Order: sequence, then C-alpha cells, then structure tokens
Amino acid sequence: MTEPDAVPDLPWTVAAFAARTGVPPTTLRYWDDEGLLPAHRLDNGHRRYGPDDLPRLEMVRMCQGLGCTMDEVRLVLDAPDPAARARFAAEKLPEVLGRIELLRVAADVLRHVAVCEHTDATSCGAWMRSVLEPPGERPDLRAG
Amino acid sequence: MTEPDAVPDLPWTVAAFAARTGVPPTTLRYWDDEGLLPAHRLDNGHRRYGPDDLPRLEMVRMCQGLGCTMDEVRLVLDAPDPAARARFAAEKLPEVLGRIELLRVAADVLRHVAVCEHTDATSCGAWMRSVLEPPGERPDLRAG
DNA sequence: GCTTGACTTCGAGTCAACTCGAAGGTGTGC
DNA sequence: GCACACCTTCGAGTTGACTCGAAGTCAAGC
Ligand SMILES: [Zn+2]
Ligand SMILES: [Zn+2]
Ligand SMILES: [Zn+2]
Ligand SMILES: [Zn+2]
Repeated sequence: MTEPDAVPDLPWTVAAFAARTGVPPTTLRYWDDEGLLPAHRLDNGHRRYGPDDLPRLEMVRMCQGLGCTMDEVRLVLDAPDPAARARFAAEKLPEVLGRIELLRVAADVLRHVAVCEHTDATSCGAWMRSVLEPPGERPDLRAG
Repeated sequence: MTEPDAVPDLPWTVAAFAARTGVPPTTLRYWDDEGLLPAHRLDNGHRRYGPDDLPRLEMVRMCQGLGCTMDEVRLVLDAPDPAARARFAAEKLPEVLGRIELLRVAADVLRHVAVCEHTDATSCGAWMRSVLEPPGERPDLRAG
C-alpha cells in the first residue's frame, strides 16, 4: 500500500488508470479536456480516477466502436434530458442493425476468400456475386 | 447519344462514373492515384471507366466498411499470390465476427437507452451491466 | 537542498482519407 | 478563332482523434 489513500474513493492517478484500462495517459487527459470522461481533481490540480469512472469509460469505448463522434458520445452520456438521449439511441439503432447485416455479408466473403484460388480477386464470381447482389439468395461461398 | 463511343467498353468519364456510383470525382482520382481503383487511360491521358470496374469499386467500398486501411484493401485486391490474400482473409475473419458480437451488445444497449428514463446515463444498471460484463475477452472495438 | 519522477498546461505535430484550388491541356459548338 | 466545359497534375488544406514536446509544478528519498 504505497497509496496514502487521502481520497479513499479516488485511488488512481492518470498513469494508474491508464494501466488499468489500457487507455493511454495522453488520451485520458484528452478525454478529460474534451469532457468525454471528466476526471476528479485534487487540490493541487492533479487528476484522479475512481471505480465510479469505469462504467463511463466503457461507455465511451463502446460508443467509439459504434463509430460515434465525440459529440455524439457526449450527447449520449450528458444529454440534459433523457428524451434527447433516447431519441438519439432510437435513431442510431437501425444504423447499427444495418452494420451488423453488412458485416455478415463481409464475413461470408472473407470465408470464401480464405479458400479461393482465383488469381484475380475480382474475377471470382463466387464472392463478387454476394457483394454485388446483397438482397436475395446467398449462394454457398465455401464452394470454389 | 452524345457519347461517340470511341472505346465501346469504356463508356464513362470520371464525372459519369462518379454520377453512376456515388463516389465523388475527386475520390475516384484519389483512388486511381493510390492504386485502389486504377482507371483506364485514353491517349490524351483522360481517365475512362467501364463496367469491368464496378466489381472492384464495390469491393473497395465493402473493405472500407470492414474498417480496412487502403493498404489492406490493396492487399486483398492485388495480392501477388492468392495465398497472401487467403491468409489475410483468414486473419480478418475472427475480427469481423468479434465486431458483429460487439455490435449486437451495442444494439441491446441502444434498445434499452431508447426507453430508459434515468437522468444519469451511467447510473442505469440495466445497460451498464451489458456493457461491463461481456462474457470473455473484449476485442478492440475501434476500426482496424 | 537537490535529484527524480510523475504530474500540470498549452501549442504544435501526426495520421488517414479525402478535398480543394491553381494552372494549364483538350475538344465540341458556333 | 474563340468560348466553354471538362479534363489533367500537383501541392496544399481539412477533419477528427489523438500524440508529442517544452516549460513548469509538486512530493518523496537521500
Ligand atoms: Zn468519477
Ligand atoms: Zn473464388
Ligand atoms: Zn477496368
Ligand atoms: Zn435504464
């Protein structure tokens, strides 16, 4: 226990929080400056993080994974009224579902490319078809 | 028929191909310069595109949707031997499957946020739980 | 007191993937 | 011939999200 735990609920410095979460210290400072993940401050101005900051950090990571901009992340996490947040989520949902569908097509393509022997990628009808004809039936890509 | 169809199989100028595909002319030139989608050239140096260029364009779009860098797209489309391409696809597949899984979690979260009435987003256990307790390890959500 | 290491701010630099602007070539209509 | 639209290249600017460097502050160990 090298920590003096002067502030019992805020055990982590920037470096410690970075080590724990995998987010670089520079990025944590940036997120604090931008209001994405506000840090607590000691009297001397040093940043401190506590367990209560972990959920928000995970939300930031997840939102990034959705391709949200930082403005959108702030909207989700700091919307003054829940209604704005709910509206945003409702608008975002179909987009996410669409992305899932596209990724499924892409996964099929990758599965075939992994075993395809065509020299020219674009000359292989097996996966060109699935890229060019998204709606409709999906032929089995694992066949040559 | 204003087209003189001097080159019957290459009917489209940059602007025409842009109009047909929705990719801006500037981007088509950029993709040509970078070797992502090489254009054919007339004797006077002008770019021309034909139907044979459509599949490759769709592949470029799809790869972008996978979050591939341009280097990776070139690797998939121009790998000197099919083996390198196949290897890349095999390595990429699990990553894509992981992304699908994460997007499914995100979709669940969005579905709840759309109806949640908590003032403080991070205080709502219902979706915090799904974010913080994913079964197994978490792949990097950021595109790549 | 002095060194060491981690912290602070702020301004500038980096990166990918475009996107724009200037200067000039090309070709069709009148 | 000349206007005009569209093409060319090349270099520079933009955007978002970091990432770094310099200059200074703070606390512990010797
Ligand atoms: Zn906190
Ligand atoms: Zn094939
Ligand atoms: Zn072609
Ligand atoms: Zn809720």
